[in-house]
Amino acid sequence: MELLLNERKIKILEAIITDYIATAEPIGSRTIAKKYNLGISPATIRNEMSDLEELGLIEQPHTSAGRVPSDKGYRMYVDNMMHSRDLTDEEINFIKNAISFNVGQIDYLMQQTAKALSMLTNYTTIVTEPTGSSLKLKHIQLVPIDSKSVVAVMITDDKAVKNKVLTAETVPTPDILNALSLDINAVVSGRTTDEMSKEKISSVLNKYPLYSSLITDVFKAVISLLQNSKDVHMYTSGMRNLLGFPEFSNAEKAQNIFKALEEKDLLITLLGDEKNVDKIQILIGGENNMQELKDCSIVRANYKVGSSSVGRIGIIGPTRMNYTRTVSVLSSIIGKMNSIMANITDDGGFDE
Amino acid sequence: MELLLNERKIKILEAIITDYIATAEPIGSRTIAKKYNLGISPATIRNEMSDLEELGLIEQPHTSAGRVPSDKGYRMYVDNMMHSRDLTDEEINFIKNAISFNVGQIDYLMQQTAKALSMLTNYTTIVTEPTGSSLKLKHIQLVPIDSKSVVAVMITDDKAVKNKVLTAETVPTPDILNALSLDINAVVSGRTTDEMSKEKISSVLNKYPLYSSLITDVFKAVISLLQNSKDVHMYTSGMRNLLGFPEFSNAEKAQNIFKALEEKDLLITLLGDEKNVDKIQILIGGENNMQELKDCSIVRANYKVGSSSVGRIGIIGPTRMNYTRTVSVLSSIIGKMNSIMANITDDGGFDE
DNA sequence: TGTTAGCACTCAACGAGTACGAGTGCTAAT
DNA sequence: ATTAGCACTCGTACTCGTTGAGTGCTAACA
Repeated sequence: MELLLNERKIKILEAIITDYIATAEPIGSRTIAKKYNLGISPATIRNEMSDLEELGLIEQPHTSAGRVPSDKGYRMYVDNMMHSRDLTDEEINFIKNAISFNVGQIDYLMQQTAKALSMLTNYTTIVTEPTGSSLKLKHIQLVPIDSKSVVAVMITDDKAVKNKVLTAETVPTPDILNALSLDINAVVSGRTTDEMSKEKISSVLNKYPLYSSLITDVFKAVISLLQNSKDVHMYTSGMRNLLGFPEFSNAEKAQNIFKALEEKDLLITLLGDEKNVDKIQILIGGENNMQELKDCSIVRANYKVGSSSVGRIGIIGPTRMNYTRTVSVLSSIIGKMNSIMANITDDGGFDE
Repeated sequence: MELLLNERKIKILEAIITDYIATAEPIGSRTIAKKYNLGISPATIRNEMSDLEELGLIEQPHTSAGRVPSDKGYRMYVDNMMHSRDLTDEEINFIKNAISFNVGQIDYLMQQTAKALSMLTNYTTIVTEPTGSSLKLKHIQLVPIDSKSVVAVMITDDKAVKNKVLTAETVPTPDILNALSLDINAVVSGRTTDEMSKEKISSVLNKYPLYSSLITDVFKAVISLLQNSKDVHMYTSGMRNLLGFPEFSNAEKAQNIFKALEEKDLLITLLGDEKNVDKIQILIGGENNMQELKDCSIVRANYKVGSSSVGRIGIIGPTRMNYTRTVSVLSSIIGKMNSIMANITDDGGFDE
């Protein structure tokens, strides 16, 4: 693809994209000649622009308007022309302060990450908890609530703490509940769902015939926690930022986007499910196949927890988003998260 | 106040408010005469409207436009002229289906309540967890996470389950942790913070001199959970609905409101702190003293949990909101919640 | 005395007409 | 190959008259 573009075309395309990202206004040949001194006249630029348009890299909203980058143009820019930029010390400190304290509370950490990202980029951000079929349970404890219900407190090996309230016809006494917790722990802790032995599960069920329905529910809760990415928690921040962009200032358009962003399933799809942790992915405009979000781009990446489970981070902005900066910020924050998560899982603790 | 208005003025004011709620357009004397057959001519209506304007109950956006209700006008309407309306069976069923299942998970219940309310009213809704200084702890259990941290699982007497991760220099063994949990339970469970004896707290601390810092943290967590309404969880829904109203279709205005609604402290203030459970309160326009929300009204109420702790529900819409319907829906949902909550706390369970 | 018809007046909204200017593509000169 | 020049396009902004919904006032009426 790049072979088709000579040095000059590249410079012109870059100028158009840079300018459009900054101003959201179509840009014409004269303006390019004035603002970016490429040493050529508007007429020459016009000829080149005509070629760029033929290649589908830029578009004209209407005759006698300037040119605007197309999705394909952004794609070219992102793939071949974007140069990364380091964050300032100030920004790095901002990130550190925002997400480095109180990391014991993993939900809080994620909320803070989402917030920091949206503040730094001025776009909308989504952060999900880690999931993955190789996620392991570290510890489970049943705690009585009342005569009809108990809560299963589950701690995964990335040290997220989860509750699931279970109802039972009769709830075991606290002592039995403790013993039961220990027996269940012996079966599930330190294992992925695949590694949990069916026989051991049955033997626990047989040991407590009175409470088999409760115990079944407990195992179900464990499996659903470890496997079911549908009810993964998500933390979003900075929705309102989108309202600040002229492309979404039309209330109806904005409403449609907001509606889409309220649908959890859609967001999960949007964040993707590739396990390749290290790469930042960019979806430009229509590349996400959601009609409502066709004027949005998504910059997304995974962060790593433990050996293999991953959480996802996504940044949603207008197609005309500042990719360079967004990628820099995201990559910096991913680095920070990975190191925090590595520290969290370092410690052996009490698992059997 | 009502004495100042004769029957006819009341009818006219009512017509203006009803119409404006429906159309968001200023309404003139001719239109009133045509649409609401009050048996009088536009000229007469004009005279009456002139009086209503003098009383500050309606306003003219500009000469030669129709009239629009003022905040004072809405206040008059809400206080004296609103007649309640029963929900349809369909709506009642909708509420029942939305919030009656899976009530074991109290956070889910609240999320569903917020969602149901925003769907029924088409406004933005906020629901907070119950708080109150007389909230009691039902049960607490410490669960090990790793060699440096434990999680305190706390169950309040409204059966909300809360986690707080605590770090410690050395974490007790599981056995000691269990014993410790029992001792702490003996001090805190079934009591408000005021009722917890300082001597008993000290005696627990003395019994486990090795873990005094951890235990201190546990008590701190308990007190903060029961008392600190600042970090109460809130569930909002239907933010985007506001974008549908012409008064907020201006993106900048909408952004300001969204910004305000992202501030938790402000929302807490907005929901108020009166303990009077039974009454639905209405704040019209500028009556909430927040500049950003001067074009919004808030309909709010408390729901009751157990004997005295309360949660709050608020509905935020344009000043031109449908008060009648909003009040009906809210009062119906409050009724439903109160009965659910009453059932939840009915059961004695395992507290000591 | 309260009600209403009539009338002059106001003013936002709308549409037609016009000027402007940013932008284009094409052609011919360099 | 580059560029100056030029005719052309078309959205934007502006003016200006028209329209119509609305008002307040006055005088007539029941």
